[in-house]
Amino acid sequence: MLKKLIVILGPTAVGKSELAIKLAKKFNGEIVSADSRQIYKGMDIGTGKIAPDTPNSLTHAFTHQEVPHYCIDVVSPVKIFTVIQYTKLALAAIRKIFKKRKIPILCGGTGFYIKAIIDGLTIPKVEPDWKLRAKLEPKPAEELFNKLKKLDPNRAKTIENQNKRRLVRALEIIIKTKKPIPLVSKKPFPYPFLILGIKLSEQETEKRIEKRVKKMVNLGLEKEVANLVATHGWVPAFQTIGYQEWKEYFTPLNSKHLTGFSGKIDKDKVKDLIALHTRQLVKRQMAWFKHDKRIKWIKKQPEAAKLVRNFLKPC
RNA sequence: GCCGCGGUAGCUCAGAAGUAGAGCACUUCUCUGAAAAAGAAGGGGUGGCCGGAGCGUUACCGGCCCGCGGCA
Repeated sequence: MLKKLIVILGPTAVGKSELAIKLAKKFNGEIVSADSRQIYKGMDIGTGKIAPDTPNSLTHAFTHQEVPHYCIDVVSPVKIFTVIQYTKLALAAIRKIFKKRKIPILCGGTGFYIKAIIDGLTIPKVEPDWKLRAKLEPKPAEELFNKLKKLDPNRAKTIENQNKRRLVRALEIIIKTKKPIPLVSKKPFPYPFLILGIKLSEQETEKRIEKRVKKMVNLGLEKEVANLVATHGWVPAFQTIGYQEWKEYFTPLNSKHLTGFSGKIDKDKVKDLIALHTRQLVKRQMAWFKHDKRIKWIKKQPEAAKLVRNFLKPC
């Protein structure tokens, strides 16, 4: 039995999911999502999530158009989800699909997650220590940077001295292990994989973004956000495009919850912001993918099918 | 028509008599337990137009044009 992995990546709003489903049906595959936002339960409209035929929280999988999907709807938005957790879930799903003698299709736009799977990043096993982070966070970046320079000079060289998020993580590792961060090492995915990237022209992307935003709002994004924030408050997971933009729109009841409309910005402004941020995201995603020479860029689905057929051919 | 306020970067606006800044946008880049996150670097302005005073002005004075508010 041949074990091969198909990867479909590309920026937001280019139609990755559709392609993945088509290929899954055609080549007997199952889909593993690689999307850092669709991980969260309840964040449906704003993340462009597909609708499940039948949810199944036990296996962390659901089916859509009868194709099983994994790594969607796995945690509550109050939780912070990390690459490591993702890697565990995704690899488990891939193993399971192999066992069923099917083809796993890794599909999403989160480059970091995809990289973690196919290049097998070996990330230092130091769990986030939120207490420690809360202690370090308020300090000025200079102080954190100088501290890191003393404790782990090599790591300090690789982090921009204003990037507190990374400085804090680096400090967390050195403080808890007392050892410098090991050099970058990888354990690549052990079976052959084909990476397909979907890329559209700028105008095409622009059109799709506008359509996407309009559709989301029509589907009731405002209500989704209002409900989520009413039950969870403005948790970090809502620092997501499609969600964060509503913060100004609503009047906060207290620091966490909202009650009504602020009148500061209107719905059109919110839509504009979502579209703008989506455009920026697309650029960032493309910047991430750009340098990976293994990606086979395609525009139309037939091209993909052809490439996949070739790839799956036993040699 | 009169009175007032304003016209400075793509947008919103600071500022000072000695040839200009900020935020956002834009371009490029980084990425090893928050990644739709968190950061870095960079480009860009005949300062509404015309004239005058002044060593010199986008900044002062006058006229004109345009926008906003008020009064008739």
